[in-house]
Amino acid sequence: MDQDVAVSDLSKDRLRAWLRILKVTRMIEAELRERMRTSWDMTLPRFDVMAALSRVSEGMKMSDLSGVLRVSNGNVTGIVDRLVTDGLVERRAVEGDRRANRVVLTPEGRVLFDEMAAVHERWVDELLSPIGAQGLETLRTRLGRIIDRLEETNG
Amino acid sequence: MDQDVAVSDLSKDRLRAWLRILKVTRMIEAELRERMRTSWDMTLPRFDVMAALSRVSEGMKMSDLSGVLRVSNGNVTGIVDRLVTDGLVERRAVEGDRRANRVVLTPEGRVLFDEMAAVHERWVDELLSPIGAQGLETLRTRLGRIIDRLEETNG
DNA sequence: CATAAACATTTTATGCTTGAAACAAGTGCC
DNA sequence: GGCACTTGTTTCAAGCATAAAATGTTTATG
Repeated sequence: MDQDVAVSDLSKDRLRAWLRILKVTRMIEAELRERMRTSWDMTLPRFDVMAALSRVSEGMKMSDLSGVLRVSNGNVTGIVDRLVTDGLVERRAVEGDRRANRVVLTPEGRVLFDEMAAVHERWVDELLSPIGAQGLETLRTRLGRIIDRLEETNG
Repeated sequence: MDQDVAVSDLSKDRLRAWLRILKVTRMIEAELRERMRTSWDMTLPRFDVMAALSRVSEGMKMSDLSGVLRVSNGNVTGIVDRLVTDGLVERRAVEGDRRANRVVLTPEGRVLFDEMAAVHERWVDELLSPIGAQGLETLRTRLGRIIDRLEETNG
């Protein structure tokens, strides 16, 4: 009976922990979205795409982008379309495969991204400032274990 | 100079921690959304509204809902509209204030929610199972500090 | 009382997101 | 070489999300 109660409590604790993770994520995302919007008329999804592209000079295929960002293919199409309209990104043909294209940052996109990324890092530093070096370490390993489990289960 | 490097590293560590929080949240949400969809043709936003309503038998005003769930007023309007269409929720007049309505679970909504909530709790327990009692505790306090900070800053 | 301010909600425009279907182009294999 | 299969991307319909404006209603205040 003690055993049952303990198990049940743990399950409730996990639910509470999940709700808290969700709350933190939503609050920080809301704050970052608002700052991005007022500072550069930028959205988080567009910033995320630019961040992914910024790490590879040769650019990425649409399918790579949706894989890295974990969003659907069709979603990436729309976001990239808008970035192209704004001149921050361009689609280049892939030699030898007429289905695919490589998406790359334009020079303007690179300049804007570098500026945004620096400020974005300071914002995150500020918003997570209640957590020190030790807290970050334990957070990282705990969350890492959940991610590992999810990735091995789902692929 | 040592000082500068240390500060800079901490900032990068916070950024990495934030990206990891984001990744965990997205992965778990994707998993829960998929299971909700296939099991009951239910969405997470609708489930969230029902969960909020389930905690108060007298129901909640639309503005209370958007406050608790931290989403915009207009958003709640649409979600509640769909729940009403499905017969899971209903709008009732508030005596003495013709502006407001109280949104309440219907009996059907209550039955369905109780069923979903029990399974949902087991799913979360499973998905967070890599974290034990002690991990939950430290996670709770660390994230709690961030939330407190954000709430005192923004209101 | 009139009327300005605050409140509760909906509407509108725009963008993000998904899942499924469509389409086109490459790959393997008999 | 033809035919199934896989891969890369887009399109579509539906729903979620925001910010801002609009609509009604209540409250405060001079």
